[in-house]
Amino acid sequence: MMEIINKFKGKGFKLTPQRLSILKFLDGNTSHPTAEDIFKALKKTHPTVSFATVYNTVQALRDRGELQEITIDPEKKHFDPNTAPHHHIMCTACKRVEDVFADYSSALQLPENVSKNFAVSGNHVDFYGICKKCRS
Amino acid sequence: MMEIINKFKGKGFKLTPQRLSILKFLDGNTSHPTAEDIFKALKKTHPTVSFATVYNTVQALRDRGELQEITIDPEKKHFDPNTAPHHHIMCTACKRVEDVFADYSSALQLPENVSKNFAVSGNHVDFYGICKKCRS
DNA sequence: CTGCTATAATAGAATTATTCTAAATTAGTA
DNA sequence: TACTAATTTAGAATAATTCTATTATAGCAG
Ligand SMILES: [Mn+2]
Ligand SMILES: [Mn+2]
Ligand SMILES: [Zn+2]
Ligand SMILES: [Zn+2]
Repeated sequence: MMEIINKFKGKGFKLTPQRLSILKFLDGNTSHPTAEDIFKALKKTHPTVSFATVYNTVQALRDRGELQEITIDPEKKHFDPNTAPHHHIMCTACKRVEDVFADYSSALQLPENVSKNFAVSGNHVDFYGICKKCRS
Repeated sequence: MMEIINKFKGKGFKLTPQRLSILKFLDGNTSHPTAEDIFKALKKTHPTVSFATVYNTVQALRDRGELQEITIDPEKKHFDPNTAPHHHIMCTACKRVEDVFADYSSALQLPENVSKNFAVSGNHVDFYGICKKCRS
C-alpha cells in the first residue's frame, strides 16, 4: 500500500481520498472487476462518489500502465491491476474471469505474412469454459 | 452463395431479402465488420432497413454457429463469418482487425490448477500492434 | 503555515452500442 | 391461395461510457 502511494508521488497524479480508496480496492485484487464493481466498492467509503471518478481514475491508471483492460468478456470491460503478462479464462455461465499464469510466449509466433506487416506490442490468450461451481 | 442459401433451408430461418443481402456481404468477408459496418453495407441495397434487423440477423447467425463474435477490440464487437478456429491481430492505431492463421492449440495447455476447475470450450489469441500503413 | 493553481470530484447531460417493444409485413408452407 | 410463425421496422429503453461545466482540493511555492 505504501508502495502504491510512493509510486504516484510527484507524477502530477493527485492522491485524493477517492483514489486511495480505489487503489486500496485494486491492490492485489484478482477478481477482474468491472467499472461498476469498482464503483460499488468505492461507494462504501465514499457514498456520494460519482461514476465519472471511477472512469477518470481508471483511465489515469491505464495511462500510467498501472491497470490493464481485459477484453475477454463481450458484455463489458474488466480491469486488472496485475499488469504482468498473463492470460485469462472466463466461465461462460457465471461470467467470472480467472487468471491463467502460463508463459506461452515462445509458442505464439506470428506467421511471416502477418509479422512483416505489424510491429507487435503484445498479445494475450483468452480461454472459455464452464467452471466447476456452474456444473454442479 | 448457393451454399449459404441451402445451409439455412428448412431450419425455421427465413431467407428475407435483407438477410440475403447481409449474407452476401458476410460471405468470404475477412474485414471483421462491426454491426455498424454491416448496417452501412445493408443500407446500400435496403435504404429503409432498421438497425434491429442487423442485430437480429447477427444473433440468429451466431445462435446457428455461422458467425463468431470477436472481442479483441475494447471499443466494440466485431463479427467474423469464418467460424473455423483462428486468431486475430488489431492495429491499435487504425483499429483494423486482421486474421492470424496459425495453430497454437498444442502449446496452449492450461495449468493444472485451472484445468481442474474448468470444462474448457475454446480459446483464442489476440495480438496487438501497429500496422505498416499506420507507421508511414 | 498560507495561498495559489493545476488537477480532480461531482452532477448530470450526451453519446454510443445494444436490446426491447409493439405493430405491420412477409417467407415458406399447407 | 391463404395462413401463420418468423421477420421487419421505428422508435423507445437500457447500459456502458464519455463529456461538460462547476466546485473543491492536493500538493507545492513562498
Ligand atoms: Mn488477471
Ligand atoms: Mn477472422
Ligand atoms: Zn461459472
Ligand atoms: Zn493501422
